[in-house]
Amino acid sequence: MPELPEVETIARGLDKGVRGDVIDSVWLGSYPEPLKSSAQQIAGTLTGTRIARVRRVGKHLVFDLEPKRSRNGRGSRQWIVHLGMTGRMLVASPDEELPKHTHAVASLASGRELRFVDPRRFGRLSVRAAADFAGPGTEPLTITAEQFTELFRSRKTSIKAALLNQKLLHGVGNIYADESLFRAGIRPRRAAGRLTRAELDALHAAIKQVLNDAIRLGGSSVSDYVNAEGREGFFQLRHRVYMRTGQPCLVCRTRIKRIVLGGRGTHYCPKCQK
DNA sequence: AATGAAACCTGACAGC
DNA sequence: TGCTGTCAGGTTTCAT
Repeated sequence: MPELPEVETIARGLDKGVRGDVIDSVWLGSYPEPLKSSAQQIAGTLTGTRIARVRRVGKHLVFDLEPKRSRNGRGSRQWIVHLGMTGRMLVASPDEELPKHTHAVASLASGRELRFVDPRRFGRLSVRAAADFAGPGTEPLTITAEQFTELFRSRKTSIKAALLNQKLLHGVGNIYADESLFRAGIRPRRAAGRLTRAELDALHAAIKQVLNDAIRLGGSSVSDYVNAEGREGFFQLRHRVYMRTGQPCLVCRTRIKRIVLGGRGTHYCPKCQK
């Protein structure tokens, strides 16, 4: 479900809501599918630790955990969460009904709960020892125009597929790839390596602008994204092409087209995007 | 090495 | 009402 702006919004909400809180106990659902580390590893690492900070790296939530005093001189640990397509990480009161497809619950010393809910089970949880989680690629919000250009040099694949490749940029998904390409005036099918420097500069700027605008509006709620407090975002109201197939382009009135690229539904304006 | 298709899951919705 | 088919914010794996 969530791309960079949604994960950023969730991370900010979680940081505000649970920073400094202590995880008293952890419950994990009976099936191991949504876990990347073993249930034992996760429960063992989380139980009794204080949450120092929650932040976003790419599309991952990173919980920085304070070292446990009982453990002899081991460094800090991290809890890494990927929400997949439909994952939610919610701060809730134990009185609230446990939603269907809840796979993990961390009970906090403050009396609240951290709940991981994920109907499609594409989400992944893991714990790790080091405090240097970097994610697979480069952050789109801080990359320079030069670095950005370098990423796509001599790539034969489409620019759309390249934007979705997390080993290059991490954090851009299907919505923001389509929206950025529209704003930059570039057709999704264009070969990444054949874009001009001017086009790449425009795309670089468009991505930053779209992501920042989306963060400001709390992300895009297309079907079921909500933030850590369970509230929807508003950027879906600003979508210009994504899921607007057949509707008039907001700039030129041409009908928005939908194709499949890299296995993903791809939306663009045939007139505005060259 | 890199590209694309299929697989992994459940749910919502359209059409019959 | 209920069946079938399609689609969905993502990533990994497997075949070319």
